[in-house]
Amino acid sequence: MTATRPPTASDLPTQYTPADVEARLYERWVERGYFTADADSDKPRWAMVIPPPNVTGSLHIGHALGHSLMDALTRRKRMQGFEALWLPGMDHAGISTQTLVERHLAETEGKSKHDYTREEFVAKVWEWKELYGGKILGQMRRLGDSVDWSRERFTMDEGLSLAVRTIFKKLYDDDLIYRAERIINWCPRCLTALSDIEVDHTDDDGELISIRYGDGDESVVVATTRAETMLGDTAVAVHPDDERYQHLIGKTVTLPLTNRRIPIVADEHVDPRFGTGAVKVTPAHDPNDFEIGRRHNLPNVVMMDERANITVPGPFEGLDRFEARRAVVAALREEMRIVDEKRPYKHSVGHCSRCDTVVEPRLSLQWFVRVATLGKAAGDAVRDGRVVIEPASLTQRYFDWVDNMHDWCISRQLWWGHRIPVWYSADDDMICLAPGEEPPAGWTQDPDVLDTWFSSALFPFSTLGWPDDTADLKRFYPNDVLLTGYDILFFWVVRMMMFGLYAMDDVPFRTVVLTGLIRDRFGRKMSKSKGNVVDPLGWMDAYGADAVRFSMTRGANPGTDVPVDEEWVKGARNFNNKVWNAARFAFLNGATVTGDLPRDLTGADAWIVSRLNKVIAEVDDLYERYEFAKVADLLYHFAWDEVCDWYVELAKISLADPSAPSAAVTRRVLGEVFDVLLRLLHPITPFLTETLWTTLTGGESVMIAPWPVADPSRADAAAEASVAAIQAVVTEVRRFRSDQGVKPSARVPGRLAGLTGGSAGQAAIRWLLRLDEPGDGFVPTASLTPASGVTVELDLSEAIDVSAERARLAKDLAAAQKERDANSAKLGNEAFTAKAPPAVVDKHRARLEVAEADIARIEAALAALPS
RNA sequence: GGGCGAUUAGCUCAGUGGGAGAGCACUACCUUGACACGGUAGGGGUCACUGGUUCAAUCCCAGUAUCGCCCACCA
Repeated sequence: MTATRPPTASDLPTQYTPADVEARLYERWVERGYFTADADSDKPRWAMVIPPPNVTGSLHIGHALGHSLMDALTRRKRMQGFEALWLPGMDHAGISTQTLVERHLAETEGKSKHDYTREEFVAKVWEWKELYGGKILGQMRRLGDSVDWSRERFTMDEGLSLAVRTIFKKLYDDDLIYRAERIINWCPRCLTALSDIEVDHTDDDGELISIRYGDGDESVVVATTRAETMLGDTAVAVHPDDERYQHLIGKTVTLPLTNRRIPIVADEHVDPRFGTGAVKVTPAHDPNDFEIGRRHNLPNVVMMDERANITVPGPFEGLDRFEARRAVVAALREEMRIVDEKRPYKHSVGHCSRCDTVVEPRLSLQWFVRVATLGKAAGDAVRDGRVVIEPASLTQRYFDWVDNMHDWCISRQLWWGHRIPVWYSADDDMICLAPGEEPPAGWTQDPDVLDTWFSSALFPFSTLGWPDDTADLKRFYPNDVLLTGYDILFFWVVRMMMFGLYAMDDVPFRTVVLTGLIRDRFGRKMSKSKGNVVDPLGWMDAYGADAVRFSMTRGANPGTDVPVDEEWVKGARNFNNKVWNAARFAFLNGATVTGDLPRDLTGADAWIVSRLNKVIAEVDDLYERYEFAKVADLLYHFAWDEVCDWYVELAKISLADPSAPSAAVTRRVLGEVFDVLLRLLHPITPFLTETLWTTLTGGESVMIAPWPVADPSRADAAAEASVAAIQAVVTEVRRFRSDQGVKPSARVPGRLAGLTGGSAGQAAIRWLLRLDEPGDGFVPTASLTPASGVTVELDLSEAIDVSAERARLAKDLAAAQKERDANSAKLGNEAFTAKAPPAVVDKHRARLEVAEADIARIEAALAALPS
């Protein structure tokens, strides 16, 4: 930035062009260190971490929502005098990054990962990450995120990797991590295990095939949606009390298509009312069957490989699971074993949340986190109020989940990620090593890596230096707020709670603010297949970052989904431009921020200052409740409806003679209004407000200006009433002019009578209505009573449209009569006057009086109309 | 199967035990001295349905219908 010079009118064209200022302002903020939190300052601290975006990701509309809100919180806290830290970072995103790089290598080099050693491949991913990763960081700068770049972290960097290994070792030593053979969700395309929440269930069309096992009296019919798994059956189960099958329990039947005989076992799990009451048991490929198998010591027959191709020797060997399903059914049909076929048969099918492939339950040796005690602690922290979830309506969902968690499968059969710090001997002895410890010679490390969410679960403290006891950790842990979409409550928030409480013995954050998900303008989910996905970067290009931020904020009601549409961004752009031009007006008219704001304000000046201080208080209240949409809406209407539509117009009167003392007061009030308004808006629209505020005040930056504090002593009920009276008269006469087709610009001679509020009020009304003083030839052709006791006579120099005016007055009269009747009926009801609170009764009395006065006024006006 | 939430103007959504609101869209007029990304005025809703509580219900309660979301090992 070059030396400052006095700004001139040419600095403020009539349209705000975001592209001219955004990048420059952002770099200036960074250079001046405004975003950097000082761990040693005396200020109270406030801290929050970013939900780390995928290193390969780019900014989508969901980020735009979350980041807009997080930045608003951070900027406000900073202005309030907190040492505010918003810590940025990125996630290595195991599966998705590895998949991306594999595809990239296939396209550019025609190679698969198996053409490389593991070390070579991981090096390729790092290379790729350095070259193409982190695109989103630049996009965050465009949005204006005031994150502390000096503290940026990556889940695979040295420090965070150390944290991962440290906590793994600690959990392992505490017997909270274990290795076991369990049924897990397997993705045959990603070729890795998945945790339960990485599986999405949908009701798909399938088939339900009923198959007869055994023959004659000693036969039993079972039903299945996955017929091919019968090749892995090791039993049939029936309920122990089921009378139909008593004679079979303990016996064996021949498994069709094989020569195996399998037992019929009795197990409580079987529901005798479902289907035939007999269940085929495939312990190696179904979680329930696995449990049945354990209870009855059944063998596990694995009948598929990792790609879900059949491994059982025979005619089906090598077929994939879906081909095998058809082939098995055909073969069974051939042997007359099919009793029934229901097709289509809707049933719940699990899909890989990453690639949508149907997951295969599969017996597999994996690592797990034992969650019982960790989940209990995570639930208790919310139950006893140490952590508050906003909106509260989502806490029940949190409890339902943490109180019923299954152990978390954390091992992934990938190469990109934190390698499990466990080594095995040739005899399969196992040792978990702390960071820095060397494995015994000849031992080999577990090939698997950890679930991506394992490392992001540490984010609130690993990013601050844990396991070292750093100054940052002492200063900024626990965080104050964690803001994210409710869709990752279980993936991330719960796990941060578990690990934060476990590693730090304290909650990771005090408040969890959950936002809704982005929807399109019809409230539909966004998806590529629907073609309704929007690009926030394109919107930023077209309308500016502030417009995107404002429209996100304005839609963000707590916990509810946020519909977005380009039209609404355009509306936010229009609002920004409105603020721009209003501030431009203030600037061009010499608004000033120096010197004390006078205490003895009158008229419009007193009114707007009164309103301004109420708005400050309301904005604060709404921020404390994370009511982002209402903050935006309140500022929108205050700025537009009150400041622009009325105060600016009224200010023109006193500014008409710049040398008058009242003009000096108004210039000071204008300066005050825009100084405060721009500071209030800054957390939402930082670029616009920075440009205007520095121009208007000559200050260094609105970012470091103090957050406004409401001054209740500025409340002025009389001034508010007086302006309301002016508004009522002006609106009513404008209505008449509009109905009569009098052009807004036309000056009309008029005579006013019955007004209170002194000459200033009269002058305001004359100015706003463009009424000239009545001259010598004044002939009133229209007489209005816009308020009780107030008359406005106009000389339109021609006859008015009487029928139009009569129709109009008739309509107003009907409304007033309806109001009178409703209130008089109410007041005539003794039950009402006896039981309703006196204040309510008084209110209705007052309304009745107003209605009666209106009726009299309108009837008089009707009578006065020429016939 | 369990749980939660929603139903208010054409669309998207706020809202409250005592006068139905916003944005956009719509109509008319207006190149008015900050702004046409604007101004002024205006039209539009039996607040899903049925009962109940209450002096008073869009708001509280019960039921019905429709929609949405989350969870769940329905073979």
